Amino acid sequence: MSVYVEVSVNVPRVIGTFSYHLPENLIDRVTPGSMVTVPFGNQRVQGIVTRIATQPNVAQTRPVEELVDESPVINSAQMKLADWLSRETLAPLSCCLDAMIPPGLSQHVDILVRPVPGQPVPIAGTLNPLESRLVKLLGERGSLRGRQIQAALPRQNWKVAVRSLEKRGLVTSSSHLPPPAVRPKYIRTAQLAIPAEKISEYSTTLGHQTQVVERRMAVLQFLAAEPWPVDIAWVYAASRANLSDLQYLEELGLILLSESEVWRDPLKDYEVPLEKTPILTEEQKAVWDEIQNDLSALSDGISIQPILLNGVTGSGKTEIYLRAIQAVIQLGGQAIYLIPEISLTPQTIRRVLGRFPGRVGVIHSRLSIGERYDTWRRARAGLLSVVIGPRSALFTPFPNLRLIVVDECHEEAYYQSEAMPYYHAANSAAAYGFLAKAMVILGSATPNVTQIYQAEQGKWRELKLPNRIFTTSSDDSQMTSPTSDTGLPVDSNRSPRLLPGIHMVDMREELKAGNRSIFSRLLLSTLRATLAANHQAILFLNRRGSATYIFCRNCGLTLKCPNCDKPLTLHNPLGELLCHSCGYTRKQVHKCPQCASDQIQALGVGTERVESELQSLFPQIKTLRWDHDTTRQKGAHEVILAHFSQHRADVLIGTQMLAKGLDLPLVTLVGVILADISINLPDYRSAERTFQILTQVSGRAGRSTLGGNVVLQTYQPDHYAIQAVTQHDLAGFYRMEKEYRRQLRYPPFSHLLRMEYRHHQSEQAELAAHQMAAQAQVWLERSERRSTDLIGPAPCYFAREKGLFRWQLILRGPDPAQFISDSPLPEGWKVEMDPPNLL
DNA sequence: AGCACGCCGACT
DNA sequence: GTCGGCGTGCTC
Repeated sequence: MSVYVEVSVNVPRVIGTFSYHLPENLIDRVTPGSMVTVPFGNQRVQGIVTRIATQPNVAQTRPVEELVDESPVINSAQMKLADWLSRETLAPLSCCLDAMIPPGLSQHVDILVRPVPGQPVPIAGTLNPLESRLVKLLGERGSLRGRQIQAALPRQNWKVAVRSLEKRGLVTSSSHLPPPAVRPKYIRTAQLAIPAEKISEYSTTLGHQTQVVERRMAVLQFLAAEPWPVDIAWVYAASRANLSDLQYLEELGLILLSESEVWRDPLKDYEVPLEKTPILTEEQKAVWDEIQNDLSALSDGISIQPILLNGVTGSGKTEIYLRAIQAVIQLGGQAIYLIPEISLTPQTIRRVLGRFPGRVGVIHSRLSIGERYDTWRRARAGLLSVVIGPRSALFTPFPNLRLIVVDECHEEAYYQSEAMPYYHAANSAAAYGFLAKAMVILGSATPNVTQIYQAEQGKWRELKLPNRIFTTSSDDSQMTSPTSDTGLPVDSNRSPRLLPGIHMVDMREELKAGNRSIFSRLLLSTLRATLAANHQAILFLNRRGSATYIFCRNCGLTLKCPNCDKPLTLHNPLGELLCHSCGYTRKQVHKCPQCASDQIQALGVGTERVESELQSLFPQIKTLRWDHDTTRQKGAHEVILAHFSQHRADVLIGTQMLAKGLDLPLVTLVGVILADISINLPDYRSAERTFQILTQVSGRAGRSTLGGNVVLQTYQPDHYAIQAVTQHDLAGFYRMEKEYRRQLRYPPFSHLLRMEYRHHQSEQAELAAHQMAAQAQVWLERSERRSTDLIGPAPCYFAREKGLFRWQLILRGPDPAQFISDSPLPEGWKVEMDPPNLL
């Protein structure tokens, strides 16, 4: 009797599973989650076994060819998650499974093109230019895979050329499945095979030359001192012997050579002092009690709700996470700790590592595929207890996952918008917790409106930490900082447990008063006082859409990038213009290309402008810029941060990154240069994003006994988001924002299905968008559901990206996915459910 | 993703 | 009459 399996093949756009039968030798080795290779059409492809079946779906089945990994690469909880993701994001199951497999292990089919040797050079003119280039390329480099040809001949229809050349007998092509690009790493080891005291008996029989004998004897002596398998590199170093010496000794039966697997561990060079568990505040204790109750309910098999830990900056959320992790480790479980990639600094890693030494794995974008693969395998084997990493760490294959922490759960970085599946890691974590019977803690000082709504609806449970923890240098185990011991006097006017006071400045009034500077009088005087007290300041610039652009005062022309249509920004005073989207640069212009006026100049505010104005006002101070330009190199974040936290600069000027969880005790002033820039972006979440980023950046001020102030400059002082920030009024903001969403039927009161089309010709993109809109119109009318409406088609706000024109349309309603969920995704379209922005 | 099948326009 | 464009559908 045959055993059948259902296989999800790793081919994008192929949906559904396929039946195969297992050959005799695989029957006991293949289980659900196994990675196999199978024949598919006339190619070999990778696939994941979704289930074992006694009956196939079709009359004729082909055999599974090979088992790629003896252990399943997807466990049963992950299988459920993949299934959920597939339904939720409308992505094929194979894409969702592929997202869970470490890069390098999963492979897609490719074409292999080989030149046929000995063919006469084709007569000139018989080949088209592309075919000639292809023949030349293959002549120079030999056989090539499709991706290599793609790289050499970008944006060319090389597949057609291959086929035509194949017909003429100049090349042959075949389907090719590359083997996994990652493998376990082995080292050779040596071990003494005789009792140590017998070594001397061989002192004369190890060779003819004294030198050789000495060398070989040194090996034996070294191994006698290390009576376990030793990396042969160590043996070489200790004895100056070589491999043939070792092989000779092995032949004599004196030593044992073998291979042993080593883990590539990116954390092995970290030196981490063990951290003690700090004492909880009353508030933390109350939260912790609740979490403990939930954990014990969970152990009793009772399912629990995701926890939304709503705590202001500095309220000690991290300690709660760490305790929860500790608790699940004690129960024999494992935890996933998600953190936005930008916050994944050595300090963060150390803090976790210090509490769970030897049990922590880390994932980040700079790991080699080998390190990632090994971290993944150690997790799968249960050799790790915690994995900390960005959104993809959600897919860590722990055998007994009990906890998922999502730090800064409001962050947009949790949404994957680059590749299918387009998923939100925070929402997915909440669902995964239910599927895997694990606790989920989502923490933030500024949860998203949709997240608070989940709690309000009773689907999530909200726990609050409304107050900051106050720490001094002698009690700083929760808010560690290298410079907290400053000896500076405590500002007795401020209660340190309070959030910083936020002072709003109406910039229109400044203009009326004749102040044309980018700094208000209040910001200047506060800055002066801060610097005089030898404290530090942060100046925050909401970069998005605000950088210095080049504007002609005569005709109104704005210089734009020829590729992306976004305003070019003034990069440095020497006059280079830069597109922040694609990197295009050109020289500064002094004459308007449209009207030839010389009234064309930089307008707006960039970090460089803030820095130079600051320098001219306070020539004696040291400033540091922290933005995309200064942090491009690896490790730049850490360098700048270390520099600033050691007080080697007085003012830090920066953009979005400043809002992340920095802890800089000497900072007593945060200046927001222009608070309202991002409010006016054409997106339904722009007020929310503005509120969040301003709250986060304000939280950087006064994290120590020194207290702190925030000066917030704005042209829209009456806007509810600005008002809420100044009053630390999350609840008030939430009420207003929720009402706005309800009235305009935006999430959480509806779902948005966004469809985007890109094309290098603007007319093509527009046409496709209109055709799709007409199709959508038909769906909507046919459904007789007036509750769903069509928004668009329209060009996206960022209308051009990498030379492609972008158009979109949005279906808004209670279940907009119903219109396309039974049919395959429209080709060439990017389809997203509830993306975090519509720009 | 590849490849077959299939239905319309421009060539021998 | 054939060659070849790419539109639709299938691969266990």
